[in-house]
Amino acid sequence: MRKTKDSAAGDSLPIYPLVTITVLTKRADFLAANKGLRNARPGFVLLTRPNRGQGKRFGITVTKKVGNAVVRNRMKRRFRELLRDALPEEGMADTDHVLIGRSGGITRDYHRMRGELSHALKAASEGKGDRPRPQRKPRK
RNA sequence: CCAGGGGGCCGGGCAGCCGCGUUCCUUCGACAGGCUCAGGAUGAGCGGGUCGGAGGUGCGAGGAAAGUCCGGGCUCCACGAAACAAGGGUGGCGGGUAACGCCCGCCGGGUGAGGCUUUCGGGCCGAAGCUCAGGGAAAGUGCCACAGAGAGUAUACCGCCGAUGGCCCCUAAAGGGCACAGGCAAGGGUGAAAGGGUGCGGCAAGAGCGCACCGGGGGACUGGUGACAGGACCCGCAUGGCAAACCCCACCCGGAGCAAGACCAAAUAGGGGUCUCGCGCUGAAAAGCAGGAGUGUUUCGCUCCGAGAGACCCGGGUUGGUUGCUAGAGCGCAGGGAGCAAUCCCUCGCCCAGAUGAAUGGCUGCCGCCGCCGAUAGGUCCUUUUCGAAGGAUACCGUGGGUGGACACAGAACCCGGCUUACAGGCCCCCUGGCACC
RNA sequence: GCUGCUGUAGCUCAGUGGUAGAGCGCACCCUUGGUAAGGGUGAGGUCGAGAGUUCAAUUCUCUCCAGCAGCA
Repeated sequence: MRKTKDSAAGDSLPIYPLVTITVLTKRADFLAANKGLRNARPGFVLLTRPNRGQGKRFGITVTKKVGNAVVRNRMKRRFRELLRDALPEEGMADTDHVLIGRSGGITRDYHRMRGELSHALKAASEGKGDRPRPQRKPRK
């Protein structure tokens, strides 16, 4: 209830440009993004999926397989920095962008990954990319 | 200076651009209240609240934040008292502490450079340091496989002897033989372990059988708060190991954990609780008796239940938010005091993360650390010397330059005290031994 | 974050202070014209790692390392 009021207030302020990029926090959103387009690059995998008017959103996933907490946190920070730089210009409106960390994402040169992210976003906006993965078997 | 050992501390620094979380301040906007004034709707002013934007300001991961192995705070649950049992834990003594399985000091054992002694097999003493889950094995039970004759009431395979008794030979006597009865436990052998050790005497052979030394047991007494140490005197020696096997002794422990707990919103299903009426037998009633349940058990007690109806409240499944949430057994290479020390007391100063798909990052420059190269001020060495210096060598010291490389282990999640484990590199202190100099 | 549990042959599991086993699987042989089934023989183990207690540890104790499950 309060939230709707807040968003209405934000709409009534045309002074500030509304490029609000929100963060995915729900597990269900991440699972849904799994059904979108996949664009794999050496340091990361980009998932993109339209979200029916939820705005420009992003999320980051780094699994325990990649390393310990220090490595995972550093990778998430670098990804956030990449997305902060790329999404306002190159991101697609009303789309969830999910980056999945791979082992190269910690040592790969930042500028090189920035270029790769641009290419991946361009490919995704043109509808290119791998088919979604088949449903995972419920291991564990 | 070198080698070995122990302890403590730090764990990159500075700067630029762009970003993140949060405290406070200023300002802007939205929302819903409040108060005052005027009033017909309504308007004006004041002050704070929530949310959002902008600007400024302060702060912003660790020594292990890790493992979750101990001990507490805090919160909820349980709780009538005492005794007891069960389960778990700790284990030399004294001190420190909120407490501990932690820390300090001391005691005892082990190791130990080395020293003393020797019958050359060995025995004894023992610095610094390191190390020890270090109560009890004549309270009891149990176990000690295999091997071995024998493994805890010791035993006798090979072996030794056969003095005494027996048999045989030779006999005047002395003597000799057999290994039958029997004696022995020195030597061999088995084993992790064989029921004190060495030597001399002794003996048929042997044996603490006797003696000397060493070891061991008991121990008046002395010292010490105590663990314990010393020890007159007595005992030939009489009882191995395992308690991280059961157990005994002394001491300690209620359970769960911030996903504890509290509140708000949303959501909905027929489980639980409270109150009223009613309620086994005797009795008019009060009460008594019987049954069942609960409080770990017992005792003394206490409480509740019965049979349904009505009313009210909460739970179950489903998710979001707020709070708990950070000023505390706090920190200080500040000063003073007590103590060998751990630590404690007084004064002064300081504020040092509060995130929640989880805040410290991205890019860059300089410096710092290590190696290599050239041989440039200065040092050092050699040669020449007109004693001003010149030339050469060197990379050990220092300065400057170029180039390459390394920068670890690791991320708070309620908070503290420890332990354990991981860790590139660097700094400081102490102890022991050796070498040099005074 | 908190709390439990489990690590033994390729797989699933026993086991106990003294030589480590079973089933399936694997290899070879027999049987068959050939295969399956059946029978026989055999290989394969740092008992998760490291310390400690003990004469002796897979077992007992401690510390690490993996993996799994539960808790709003």
